[in-house]
Amino acid sequence: MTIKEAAERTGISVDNLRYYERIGLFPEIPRNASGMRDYDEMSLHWIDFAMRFKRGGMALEAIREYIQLALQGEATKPARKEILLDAKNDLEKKMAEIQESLDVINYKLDTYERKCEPITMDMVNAWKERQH
Amino acid sequence: MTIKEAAERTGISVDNLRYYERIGLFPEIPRNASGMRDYDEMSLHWIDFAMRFKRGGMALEAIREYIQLALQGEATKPARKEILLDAKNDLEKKMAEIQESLDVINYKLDTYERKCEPITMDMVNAWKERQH
DNA sequence: ATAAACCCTTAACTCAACTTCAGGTCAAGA
DNA sequence: TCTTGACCTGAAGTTGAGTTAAGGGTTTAT
Repeated sequence: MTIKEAAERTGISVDNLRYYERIGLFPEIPRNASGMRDYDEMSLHWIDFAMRFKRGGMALEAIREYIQLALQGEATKPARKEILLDAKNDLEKKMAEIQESLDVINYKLDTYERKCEPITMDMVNAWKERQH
Repeated sequence: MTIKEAAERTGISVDNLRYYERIGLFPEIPRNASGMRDYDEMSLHWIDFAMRFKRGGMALEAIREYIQLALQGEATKPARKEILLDAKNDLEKKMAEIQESLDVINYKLDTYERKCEPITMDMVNAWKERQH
């Protein structure tokens, strides 16, 4: 499969596929006789795997580290588990933060319906006043 | 309250407080006679408000826009509501993605317990082989 | 056999969000 | 009064994550 087809299947741009590979976000893709990338299902599997973490907001460096460890085999399992536990922690924290933001937004949208400001204009005016 | 105290209370660095103010993420902070920032409760309120959105992953530019609109009063309500609805949408999408990542992580952690690899070593070896 | 459409690499550029720096002002204690 | 430490501004530098450009091979349809 050409890089263009892989781009279509994954929804990642051709340039980004090359970029991610270069920084080690997934293993080097097989090449054909004339040096062009030839993606197979295994390639797509790795890409999907890495992208799942990326979409969760994990830093590319952490993903790279995990993948490189996975390629080194069994011995790196404890290290990988560590990375996953850290990631889980981050994601749970992020989840809670997003929920908090959503709560604020919903509260505000609700008060908009009621035609009264969550930060009331008199608060704003008081503040403007103070700035004289 | 000095900028240092404000930094301690908000958990934002002194430099970042100045930076955020400069880009309009919250209104200009009151100054004392000799031109130094003098934070009050209202200042902290705005900071907290902006940071809630930031933690949810909203772009600083969007937060800036919202705050500037809020300072312009009633007439900007529809525009602000629009921003909030967009933000809500983003956050809900992000929430779903994070949940997906968490599912994958939990699955992997679970298979680690069972001492079997989610991406099995024979898969990896097959791939390495192919790279000859 | 040549143009069009792909592919390759290396390196430079961009953008958001910080962070550091240089060069100065101000305030409180010894 | 002199020093030390916190504050100020404006500008330059850094980092992470791409994106674009330059210069060159390859494949395919005409």
